[in-house]
This record gives sequence, C-alpha cells and structure tokens, in this order.
Amino acid sequence: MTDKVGTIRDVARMTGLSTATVSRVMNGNPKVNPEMRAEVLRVAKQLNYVPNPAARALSTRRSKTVATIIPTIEHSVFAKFITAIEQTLAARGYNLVLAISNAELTREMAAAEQLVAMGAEAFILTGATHSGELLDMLERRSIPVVFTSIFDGASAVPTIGYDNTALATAAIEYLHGNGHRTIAVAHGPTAESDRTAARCRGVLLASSDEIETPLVEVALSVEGGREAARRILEMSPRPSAILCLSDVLALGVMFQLQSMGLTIPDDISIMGFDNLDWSKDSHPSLTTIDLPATRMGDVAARQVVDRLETSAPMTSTRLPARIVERESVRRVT
Amino acid sequence: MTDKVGTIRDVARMTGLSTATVSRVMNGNPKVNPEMRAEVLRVAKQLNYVPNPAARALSTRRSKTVATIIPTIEHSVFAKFITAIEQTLAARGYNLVLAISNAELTREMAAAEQLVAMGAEAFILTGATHSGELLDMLERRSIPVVFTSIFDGASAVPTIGYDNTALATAAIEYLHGNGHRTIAVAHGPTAESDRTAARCRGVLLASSDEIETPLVEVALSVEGGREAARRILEMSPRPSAILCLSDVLALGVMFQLQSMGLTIPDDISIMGFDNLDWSKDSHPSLTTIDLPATRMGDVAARQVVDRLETSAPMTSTRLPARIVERESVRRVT
DNA sequence: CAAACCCAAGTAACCGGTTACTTGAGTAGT
DNA sequence: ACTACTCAAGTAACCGGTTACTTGGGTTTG
Repeated sequence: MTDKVGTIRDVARMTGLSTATVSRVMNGNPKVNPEMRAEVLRVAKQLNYVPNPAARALSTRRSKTVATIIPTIEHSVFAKFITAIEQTLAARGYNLVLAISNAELTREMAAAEQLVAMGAEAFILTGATHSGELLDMLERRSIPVVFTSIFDGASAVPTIGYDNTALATAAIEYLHGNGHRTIAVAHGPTAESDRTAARCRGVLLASSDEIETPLVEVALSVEGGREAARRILEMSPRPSAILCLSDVLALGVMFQLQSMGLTIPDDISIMGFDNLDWSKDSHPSLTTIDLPATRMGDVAARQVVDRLETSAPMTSTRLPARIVERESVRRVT
Repeated sequence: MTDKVGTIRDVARMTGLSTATVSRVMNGNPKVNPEMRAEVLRVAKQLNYVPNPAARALSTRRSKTVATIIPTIEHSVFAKFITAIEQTLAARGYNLVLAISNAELTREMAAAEQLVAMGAEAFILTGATHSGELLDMLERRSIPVVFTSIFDGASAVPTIGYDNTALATAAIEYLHGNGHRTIAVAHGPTAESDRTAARCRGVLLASSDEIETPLVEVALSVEGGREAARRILEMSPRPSAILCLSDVLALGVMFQLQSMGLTIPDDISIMGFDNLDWSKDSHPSLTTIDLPATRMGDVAARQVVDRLETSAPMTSTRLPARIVERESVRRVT
C-alpha cells in the first residue's frame, strides 16, 4: 500500500499501457478492451490513484464547479435552497462553492472575484440587484448566471423564482377577503433585498381607501419581529391583521403577542411568507405563502448544468407559490 | 475591450515582458520594477486577465479549497457554523466547498470522494463517527482533517468543539438544582448523530435514584418536538421539566404545550440546547446551553489554514459552552 | 490475394501557469 | 581598468492530465 498519490504515468507504467489508455479508462471511454480496463482499474485502486483535478481542469477547461452567493444562510429559506442546489449538483457530478455576502454588494463582488479566480463555471445569485461591475465581469468571461428568488420575464439574465410583488398583493387580498381592512405589514430592510422591496410594492398595489397597509421595517430576525409587533400594537386604529413578509418575522410577532397576553387569531390575525418547516407546527399554525425553495434550487442547478453541458439556453422560470391556509388568520366582519 | 479571456502569454506579449515577470507581478513578488509592475497590471486589466486557477493549482499543487461536510444545514446550529467557516476562509483567500450528507455515512463518503477529486486540500467534518474507508482515504493522501461539534482530547484526529456529555450532565444537574426530580429528555435520533448519543450519555450519567430521566427519541425537527411533548405528557408521574437536546425540539415542545393550554414554566419547565438566535426571543425566553458555533467554525477554519500554510500541527480545542438562564425553567420544591 | 476497412492502443502536443536557473547591464570595490 | 557583486528580467522545464492523430494487426470483400 503506497502512501504517495500516483499519477497517470505511474498507472501507465505499472500496467504497461499508455497514458492515453489509462485516461480512457478513467473517463469511461468505451473503446477499451475490457481486460485492459479491469487491469487499469485494479492498478489505479492499488495505487490509490485519482486523476488530478487541476490537470484535468486545465486540459479540458472544465472545473465542474458552480458558485452560489447568498445573502445569509441563517434562518429563512436559503438553507433549503442551498441544500437543493447541492444535491442536484452532486447528482450531476458538480461541486458547490458557497459564498455568503451578508447582503452587501461589495462583499458579493469580492466573493465573486475569488470564485472566478478559483474556476467557478457558473453563478447562481440571489435577487436581481447586483453591481454592474460584477455582471460585467461575468459577461466578459461569458460565465453563465442566473438570478433566483425572483421572477422577471423581462430580465436579460434568466430568473428562476416567483413573483414577489404579485404574491404580496395576493396576501393582502386574501386578508381583505377575510374582512381585514387595516393590515400592518412587517418587513425586513428593503435596502438589503430587492425581494423585500418587491413585496412591499405588491402590498402598496393592493392598498386603497378600502385597505390600509401601514409598513413597519425592522431587522429580519425573530427579534425584529418582536419589535414590529410592539410598534404595530401602538398604532391607532389598531390593525386587525399583521402580514409578515417573512415567517421569521411572524415567529417574533407571535412571541411578542403571546407575551403581551394576546391570542392569535382571536385578538389579531397573523400571516407569514416563506412557509418554513416549523410554520405548520407553530401554535397556532401559521397561514403563510409557500415558497418553493427546494424546487427553486433544483431548477437553478439543473438549468445551469444543462447550459454548461449542452449550451442549452437558460430560460426564466416562474415557480408556483401559493397561500397555505392554516389557523393564524381569522375571518372578521 | 476584448471578449476572450487572456492568458499569461498574451499579457507577456502585449507588455513585451516574459511570462515569468508577469507571473511575479500577479503574485506580488517584490523583485519587479515598479514601472513594469504597473504596466503589467494595466494590460492585465485591459485584457480582463485572471490567472487560470487550474494551471496555477497544477503548478503549485495548491487548490486553496477547503471541504466541509455537514449533516444538514436546515435549522439548527450548522448555518452559523458554516457562515463562520466561510468568512474565515474567505479572509485567508480560501474557498469553501460544501457538501451535505443527510447524516448518512455512505453519502458522506461519496461526497468526500467527489471533493477529493475536485482538489479539496483539507476536510472539516462533523462529529467523530465516520466510515473507516473515508478516514483511510484522507490518511493515504495525507489530507488534513478535523472533527467538529465534539471535543475529545484522546482522539487521533484533532477535534474542535465542546464536551457534549459533560454539558448534558450539567443541564440535568442544573434542573435538579432547581428542584426537578423527574426530567424528561427529548432528543433526535442517536443513530444519526454521535453528538446526540454523547448528550444522552451525559444525561444517563446524571440520573440516579434521585433523578429520573426518561428519554424520548423523535425526529430532529419542530414537529418532532411536538410529538415528544405529547408523549411526555402521558408519562406518569408527569415530569416537571423537559430537557430538549436541541433548541429546535424545544420550540416544538413549547408550541405543543401552548396548544394544550399549558403554561411554561408554571406548569412545566423547558430547557434547550444550542442557543439559536431566536431562543432569547421566544415566549417565554428559553433557558438553554449556548454553543459557540461561530467560534467553532472560525477556529476550525483557522487551524486548517494554518496547517496548510505552515504545516503547524492541529490541536484539539475545547470550546467553552455555558448555560444561559432565562425564563423557561422555574424552581420547584 | 490484395485492397479497404476496423479498431484497440500509442505518440506527443497542448492546456496555462510557476520557478529554478541563467543572463546581462549596472554599480561598487580595489 | 578589472573583477565581484547585485538584481531585474528571461528561458524553459515542469505540473498531470486529455485527445487529435498515427500505427499496425486482424478482418472483410471483390
């Protein structure tokens, strides 16, 4: 049992074959005599041989690496998304290189440069707001990119996601359909997220003389949700419902209301956005909008890989998202 | 503005210098005339030149890539951990390649093979239970490895984490110190996680004639927590406290108790394990054990990079974790 | 029986950097 | 004036695969 890693020439020497044949075996090229193939594999295993990825990448100009940059991985829906991407890429023989931008464009740019410099063949980005410099760089190197968590049929870069604006509008209309007229909306920082901004736009589109929708911007965390609830309860007239533009905020809102002795949905209705995996298990269970995070990661990864392997054009995809009715919203009159 | 990416020879040709000088400039080698340096950088920028990572890796035998395999990224403490690793690696010029094993040893092995085949220089693994095959492979290729989320001074492979057993014992003792004698313990599948198994061991060590600690194994999810609570409430005598070996379970337990009309901690005390970021914001706020996930990721990444750059030996590190007293546990008599 | 063909296997150029070693101009020392 | 030294810059081998093209034995065909 050797302790050093062998090269293709070692394997060639030991089998008495050429490097070309060894290479063919390692790549599953069918034009090799089965006996030779078996012999090569035997020796390769014995030598603990694995083709050097750098040499292979240099020669083929393929790194089999896809970069994903997300704003954060903590709470929220990104964890599911990343999991799906990783699984799909792995199934296709690709690797995921991950960077986290903290929702800062400059960090995103820096991360992207590093990822390009390490050979990423394609990028999966979050949202549609990115520095022009970044997009230029990818364009110049003709590196495929997709935007996710957002759908925009008119975007030059393919988008894979849902229509944040329309969904937010639908949420308000749903609440309105249940008799709510004053609906407070808790949301994270719009400056950090165009998805949040799009949702706010959707809220505004749905509001009218009939429907008031005071917006409350807080940090995107459970703690932020608590703060939002406190602020909302001081409003007058007091909203009969709170739409949280993220389930994470909804959790904070629920905790805050409970600690103030209020009952959901009797005293006030709550609606979320995301459908995280605990949303069905909260008390009361949370009415929310189910975002297809897993599906989105899967589709994004699949499209990118297809593009890399067959130059198939990537197409924007609108993923279905729907309202999940549960117990946290009640009908008022 | 060219649209093709240039090579080092293009830059050399355009500047009238040799590839060696260009290479020196790109690597910050000080032995270059400042004027030449500036010229090279100018041309490089104009040509949109970035050194080919595969060529560089082939030549230097360094990929600047660290692999991390975690069981899951959803809920729980891994998201923080991964974030810290990514940040620290990025700061040192390294990239993170992530794989998710779903707590399956075979998937972990498969992922590791792919990661080795893509040039990962070091591995950060979770827990101490891994297939011998995997460890052998890394050993043979002399790829550095660390285990995390666990501390074991006697381990041959360096471990960076905390003492799960002792912490669980401490948790039971804390509850006992608050007068609890019958303490139900909700935990995830021990077969999937040696950390969970170690915690269960710690629980058992603390139990005695004085202290009863019935164990309840459920899925590691909020839903699992709800199930655990249901099962625990049927026990007789009914436990006065529930120790959840993960905050995620605690959340489920709290929801279930609330939906049954019980009050925490008046009717029953709850204690968690992890200190996720919402734990301080729940209602009531959760008494739990603060695990240094961020610190752990940082230390792991730092050690691995130091090892790669200076061959410094890696050393097992026990990270401090402590009980955070909040409102979910009450003193009984 | 010779020409045409097939196909497994080999040869060697090439991918794009890095770097040990070499070169040669300029400066210092005697 | 001549040797010794310094140092920026160049030359070219090398990293370890892949693959277009070549080779040559064996089979088919007219």
